[in-house]
Amino acid sequence: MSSVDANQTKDGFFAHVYEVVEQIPLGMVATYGQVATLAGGMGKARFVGFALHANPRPGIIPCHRVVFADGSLTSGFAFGGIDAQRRLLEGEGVNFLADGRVDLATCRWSAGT
DNA sequence: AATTTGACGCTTT
DNA sequence: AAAAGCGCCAAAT
Repeated sequence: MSSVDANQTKDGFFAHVYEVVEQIPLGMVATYGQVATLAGGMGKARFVGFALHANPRPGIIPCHRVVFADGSLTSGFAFGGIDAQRRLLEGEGVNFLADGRVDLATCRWSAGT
């Protein structure tokens, strides 16, 4: 055992991802790349997806608030369908574009807001 | 122990 | 403007 806590060293980057995603306020969305960057891993955007799919905290981590860099939602097999996710975000107050994309221009979350 | 895959993002053709 | 490929690095098999 090192001086570090044996309680936190196991997740590393993933833990940061969960932290960041949990910080996303309602009515806002963040992109995988953005979360990855905030989590301290610029370029590890894919792991953000992995981390969210792992979903260690169902109900706590609003994975549906995390979208692609261009505002599109996850490939369809997640959440039970993009339409379901879109519905959810709309219910939270997120605006959508006619293309079926999240209006990042209005709902893009920033750290510290 | 090594190889393959992976909720992505960006650059290049 | 659109499509394809490459890159990141860790986890799962």
